[in-house]
Amino acid sequence: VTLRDVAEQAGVSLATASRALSDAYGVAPSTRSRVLAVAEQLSYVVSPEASRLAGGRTGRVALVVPHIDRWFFGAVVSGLESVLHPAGLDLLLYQTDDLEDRRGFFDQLPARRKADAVVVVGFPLEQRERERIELMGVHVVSAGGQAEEYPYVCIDDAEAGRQAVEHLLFLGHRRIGMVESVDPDHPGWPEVPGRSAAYRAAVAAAGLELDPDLVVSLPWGGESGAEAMQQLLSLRHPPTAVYAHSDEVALGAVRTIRRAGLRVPEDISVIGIDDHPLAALTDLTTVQQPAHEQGARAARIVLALLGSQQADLHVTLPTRLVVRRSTAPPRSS
Amino acid sequence: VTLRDVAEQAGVSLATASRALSDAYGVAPSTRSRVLAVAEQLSYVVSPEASRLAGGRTGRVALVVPHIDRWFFGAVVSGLESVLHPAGLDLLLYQTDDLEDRRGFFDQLPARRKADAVVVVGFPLEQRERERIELMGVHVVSAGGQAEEYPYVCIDDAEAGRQAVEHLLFLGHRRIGMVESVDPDHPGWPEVPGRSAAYRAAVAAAGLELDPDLVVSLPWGGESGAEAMQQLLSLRHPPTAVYAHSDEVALGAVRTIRRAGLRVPEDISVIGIDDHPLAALTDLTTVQQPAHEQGARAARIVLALLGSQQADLHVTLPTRLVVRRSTAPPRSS
DNA sequence: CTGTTAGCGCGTTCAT
DNA sequence: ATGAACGCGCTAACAG
Repeated sequence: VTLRDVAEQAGVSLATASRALSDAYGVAPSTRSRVLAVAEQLSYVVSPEASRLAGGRTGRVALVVPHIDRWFFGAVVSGLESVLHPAGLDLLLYQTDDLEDRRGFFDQLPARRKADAVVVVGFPLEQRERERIELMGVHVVSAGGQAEEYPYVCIDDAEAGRQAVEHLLFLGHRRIGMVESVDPDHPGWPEVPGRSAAYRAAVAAAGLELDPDLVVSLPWGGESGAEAMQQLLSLRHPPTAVYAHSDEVALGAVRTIRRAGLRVPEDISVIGIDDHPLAALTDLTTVQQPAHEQGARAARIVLALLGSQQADLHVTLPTRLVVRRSTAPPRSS
Repeated sequence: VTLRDVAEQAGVSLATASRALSDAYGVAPSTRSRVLAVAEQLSYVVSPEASRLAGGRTGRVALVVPHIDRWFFGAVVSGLESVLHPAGLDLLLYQTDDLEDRRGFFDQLPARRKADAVVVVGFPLEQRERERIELMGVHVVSAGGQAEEYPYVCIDDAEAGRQAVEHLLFLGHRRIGMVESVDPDHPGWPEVPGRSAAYRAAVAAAGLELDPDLVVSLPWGGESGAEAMQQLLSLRHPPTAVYAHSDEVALGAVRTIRRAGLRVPEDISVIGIDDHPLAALTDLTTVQQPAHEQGARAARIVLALLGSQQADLHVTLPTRLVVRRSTAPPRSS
């Protein structure tokens, strides 16, 4: 049952039927309702393929995500889906685990001609990648990561880091360690410098000296957190508190501390960033960031762009300290 | 950049270019490789709309996922992506949080033929949904959940449950509690009966009596686990060990135990199912299930179906007990 | 307001 | 083995 059937049944031309159904401007109310009735009765639905072939838009938006199985990315994608789907748009998912996948994506541009916009989730684009993606000639939006050149929705990583470290300072800690997450596959990942700089700034502002031994840099991940904590613990003067760039890293640190026979927070305090769902379950103090909402807001930007409407193209969402039971004042030893 | 461009650049006709790209029968190897080279160089990709309209495939497979932001689903999707993408297929992502979303999906998608196959991740299809989908003749595959009527990849939930409970039994526990996860939006979720039945069977097989007070049923989630543990703790004879249907629920239970001033595993043992990445970080004993691989295997079934090749249509992957530090023999009080 | 006419990009018969 | 031509179902100019 095609548009033609509807047109014939309603005794009008294809064009008129089309206009009536897409409620375009310029159709007599009487004809329109007639067409609609027939369409309804024949339970007609437009063929999206044909419609898009003729009309131009695909009705899809491509998502480029590093690791769909990590909480943060999953939550952002969920947020995107929750507003894009109701808006009638379909999501195309592309995962770029490592540098190779990523290169593949930007070289091949598999999403080419398949989407009206692409949302990059959680990582910044390199110069070369920007040039490539520009080739697609579609809107680009960044969700969960700054991107300067494109509309974005993110948090202020420096502020988040500040909230974390100042909480530790406020509790009275003077020797604060940091587990810094670096990612070989994503050099220049923007949150890292922000979160690290915040540490240095806060410590300096408190009039403390920066001890380089207190900073351990390792790839992102829980096991890295555990390993980093090992190093910190073996120092002559171990820290009394540790600031990790994310909750999963923080939980790795907690495991090491406990295995060493020490207690959290009595012996050592630990704080992370994210407010991962499991942070609440493990009583981890952290700085909450709205992952789902970053996705939802980014989706709204996409909608605005596609509808050529107004919208804030640069959104920074607030973060918030969530105090639980992994932080406490240092032992007044 | 269309097929026409490729054809011209390669000095062949549209028809030949088309045939070469879809590796149809009857193209000189030399011409074919030439066309392929040009296509590669121009990073050409077919327009799915035009292709489908002209009678071909859509080149897409739809994923229906309840909660993309939960570890298990994210991991399965990741597995799917890792084999579908290299095969040149695009993924359409649909999240169906509640029953309503789900209904909407099954009414819409089949009618619009946006995909050549649909993979249902982690839940069983209702009769009505099956009829809808059947109607439109798309392949259906179930990943991470049994589905009898369709090809599937899953684990044996009863076996996983057995491994968990028997571990507790083996350690010497005689009063074992169970936190059973039910989902109002997904009645008949198959893993629940399997995991629950395993508990009853194992306990009975050990010659112990089933105390209904030891079983608490609540919706899935960490907070539920915490609440359930509360109830268990308030019993006159609290259990010495607890079996949860998933790691997140188990971690909720652990929190409650610790907040009550008790220790894990000295006072109470806790075991979950999944081997969530954070289980390793929290030293939680669990039964590991291969989430990523379930997705990958399901994807391979999809490929076989689309290429009308042979393949195992019913795959059950093994689970494995992972002993960590949340379980120990009961106190010989 | 409505009907006619072109394509949109590609798969698929036919011929050659 | 390859090329020419037609049509998939619809939208977007144009006329009228």
